[in-house]
Amino acid sequence: MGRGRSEIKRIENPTQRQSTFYKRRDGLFKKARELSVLCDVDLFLLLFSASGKLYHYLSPTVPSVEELVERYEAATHTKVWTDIRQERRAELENVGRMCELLEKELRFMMLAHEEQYTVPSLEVLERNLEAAMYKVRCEKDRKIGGEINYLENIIKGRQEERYGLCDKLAHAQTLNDVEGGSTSLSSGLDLKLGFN
Amino acid sequence: MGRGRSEIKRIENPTQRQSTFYKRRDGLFKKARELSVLCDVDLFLLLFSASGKLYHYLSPTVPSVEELVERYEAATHTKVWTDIRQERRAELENVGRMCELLEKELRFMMLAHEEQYTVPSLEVLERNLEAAMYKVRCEKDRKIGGEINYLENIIKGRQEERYGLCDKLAHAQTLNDVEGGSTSLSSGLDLKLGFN
DNA sequence: AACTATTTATAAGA
DNA sequence: TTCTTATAAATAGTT
Repeated sequence: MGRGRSEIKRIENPTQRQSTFYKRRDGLFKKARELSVLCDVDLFLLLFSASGKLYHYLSPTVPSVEELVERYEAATHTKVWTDIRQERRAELENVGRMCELLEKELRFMMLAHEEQYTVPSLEVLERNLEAAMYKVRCEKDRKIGGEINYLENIIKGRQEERYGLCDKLAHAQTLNDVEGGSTSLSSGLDLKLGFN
Repeated sequence: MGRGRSEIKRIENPTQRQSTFYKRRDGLFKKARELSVLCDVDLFLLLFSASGKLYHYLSPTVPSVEELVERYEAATHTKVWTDIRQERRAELENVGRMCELLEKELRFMMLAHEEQYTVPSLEVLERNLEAAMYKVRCEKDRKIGGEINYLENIIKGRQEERYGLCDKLAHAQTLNDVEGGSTSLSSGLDLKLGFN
């Protein structure tokens, strides 16, 4: 619409881009609102301008963003998140159950065998406890490992994004006849996560 | 647009509503795509038709819905995804609590029966178990308290760095001026996470 | 799904 | 930013 243009590619002129952003942003939100009202649609529109400013719209029929995003989760990558979560919960329950068993065993030994406690039985107990400890530690490490992997993935994503932006910047500066020298962007992201 | 009508209210005729839905849905997604390309915008459009069918769009510059929703969370201080990190922390605390319970039980038992067993063997047992507990607790605390916070801070840093780069890029493209040594991009990001 | 008559959105200019 | 206006796009009603 408007006079001329029809090609959809990044607008290079920042002033023009900003102006277009205002107009089209308003247009988009208006359309979103209209669609949700006219056709009984639940929608969530989330938008960050290039400068990082947030704009969003949630159709009035939806009580919360959470609820809609949950539906999105359910409709898309449920199987990743939910299952992992459930799996973890199950494992944790196992550990808990084991702890309880041990505790019971301890009580039993104390009450029933008070008089004839022998060193060998204590050794059995010790082994049991060590096994429990080992399991607990494994579980813990696994979870911490998962947590750290999760964060590492986010970092990796950011890293790539950052390289992309650096390239863009370098390109823009090169075109402007600037030779900035090799900015040492190669920050080595080496995580040495030793667990012991 | 179109012949007549301009009032925005729910279309009661189902056939007409469905037809309008198709057309406007396509229009909305087109607009969203165009805006994200033209103006360098990160956006996520999530839509459920009245019949529950999902339609969504994520601008190509965004690596994942999660990342964008995280930014939304940060900007609005609302929680959309269940916070996996907190969930995990809580779980770990549970495990820790169980360990402590066991430890107490052991201590009690040992004190109660101290005289009936050879002191050396009990001492060995106690030392072993305590050492294990100590290790578990230290490791847990250090990892949860230290490393995860550290990684989270790095992520935050990346985010800010990214915005900085966006600004620089915009600036470089706006003013075709030559700026000499803006080599401040080489933020030394060395993560040395040694756990020993 | 297609086809237009119209209404809307918006690019360019002020 | 904000407004105006010429024009491109979207789409309501229809086939």
